[in-house]
Amino acid sequence: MLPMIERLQRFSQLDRADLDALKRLPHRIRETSAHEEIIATGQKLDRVFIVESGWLIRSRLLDDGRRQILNFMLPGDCFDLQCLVRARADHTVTSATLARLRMISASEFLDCVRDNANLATAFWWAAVQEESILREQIVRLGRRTARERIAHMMLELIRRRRLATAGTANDELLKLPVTREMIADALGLSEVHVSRTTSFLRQAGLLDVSNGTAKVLDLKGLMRLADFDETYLHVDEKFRLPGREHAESA
Amino acid sequence: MLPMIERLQRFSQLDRADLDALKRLPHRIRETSAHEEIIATGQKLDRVFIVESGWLIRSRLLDDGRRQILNFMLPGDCFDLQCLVRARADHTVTSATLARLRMISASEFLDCVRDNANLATAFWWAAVQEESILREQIVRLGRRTARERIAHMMLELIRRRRLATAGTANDELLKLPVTREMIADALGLSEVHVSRTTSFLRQAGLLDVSNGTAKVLDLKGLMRLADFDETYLHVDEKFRLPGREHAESA
DNA sequence: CGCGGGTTTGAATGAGTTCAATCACGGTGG
DNA sequence: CCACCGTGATTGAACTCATTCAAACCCGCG
Repeated sequence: MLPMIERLQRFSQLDRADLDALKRLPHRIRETSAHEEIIATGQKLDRVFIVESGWLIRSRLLDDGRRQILNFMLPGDCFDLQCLVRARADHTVTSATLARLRMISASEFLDCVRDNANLATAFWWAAVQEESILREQIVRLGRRTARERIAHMMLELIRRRRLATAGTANDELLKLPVTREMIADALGLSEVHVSRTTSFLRQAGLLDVSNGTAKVLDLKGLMRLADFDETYLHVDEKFRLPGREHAESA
Repeated sequence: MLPMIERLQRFSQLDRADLDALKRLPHRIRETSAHEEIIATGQKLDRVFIVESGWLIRSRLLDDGRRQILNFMLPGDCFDLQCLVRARADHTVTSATLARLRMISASEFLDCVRDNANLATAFWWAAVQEESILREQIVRLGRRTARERIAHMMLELIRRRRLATAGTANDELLKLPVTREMIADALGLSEVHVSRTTSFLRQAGLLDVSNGTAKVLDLKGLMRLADFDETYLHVDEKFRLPGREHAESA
């Protein structure tokens, strides 16, 4: 629960009562081992998940075995707000590591945010950010080279982690509990080429991805290579619901 | 307005009163010519847009001129519900053609859906579908070949149009008011390769993209090539808000 | 008739894939 | 303590899909 609260608080004004309401929400905890299926394609969604620890991956499988990882879900992330209209899952969610998940029933979650505008705003923000991350993933895949993709994704992951850890984490070093194959499936590359590209980045003195970690060697250089611009993460924005007054301009 | 209503009604139970509430919402109409910028990067979002006619594109521009089109917005689509938390745009929206847009202020829109669960559900559904389309775009870019990408996107566009036209449109023929360059920027390809690939598809007797239209020559073959599975469009689902009863299974 | 936007074609190049072999590392069992 | 195994990472060589650059083409329009 803590990483989620950390994250939400950074963007919305949540007071003691809001946090209590959130913590008191009836829920169940699920502890998974690595590589467990959490949500299967076609399944009807009826609960919200909050990642308390561990990494999850959201992916789509093509019939001939090709796989595309849509995004990684880190501690503090929540999904799927789609359950609020009882949609069916069109993709799979799997644990990448041991993970601890908090599950809240859709109806109880809905009742809660209906009564609490601050929480509603906070979760809406989380959804806005998640969608934004998907869009950036599109840009990465469509218009960036392998080097840029890897550099860009690592910077995103580091930045996202910071949001959920109150800035206590070391921004130079990211625990990266995923195989080359997962990186490849996330970035639309082959395992082999991920290997070649990471070793290029290491030799270039920019980034060292090895032993389950990513170590930033040259932040400026890496950001330049990746053309990294974090505005899509909406980190500097304070969200609020619109007031009654009208918009300022056409 | 009509395409939007057509689309919403297909997925949610909207009665006369709901439709009236929607139609009566204060709004302004904007008529654009082709290639106008509707929303600029960094702009604060304070209104919901509904496409009444014409096509729009949502895109991100990299600093060296590369462009990625995130998706196409067709008549009946609505965006950006992100305005409900006053987020800033992290991308650009441009008209691809003459277009007619209905704009509703965020606060009035919010008041309306707060009071009307049916409309709230309907728009939530639209958001779920839009996000799903983004995810499919990720799969296309990450794990499909050029041929598959083009075939897949055309099938999606045809299917989406059907949702907004009460099935009166001809599913074999799609008006495609976009240049090769836009197709290329949407699919992460070069203009040249789009040209080569469409001419391959034409010679293969599958799909004829020319003169601003896409004509399906062999639907089955095209769907096989594209590995097209429309469940991600959620067309067969009836959405509703969750009741108070609990979920059926763990 | 010539101009311009968009499209197509050709040839050379390049980024990334594929397949297969090798390596590194951490068990596990003898 | 070491041989054996399995998983994941790396390397090399051949290949392929897509890009780049440049030229030609098409067609509607002034």
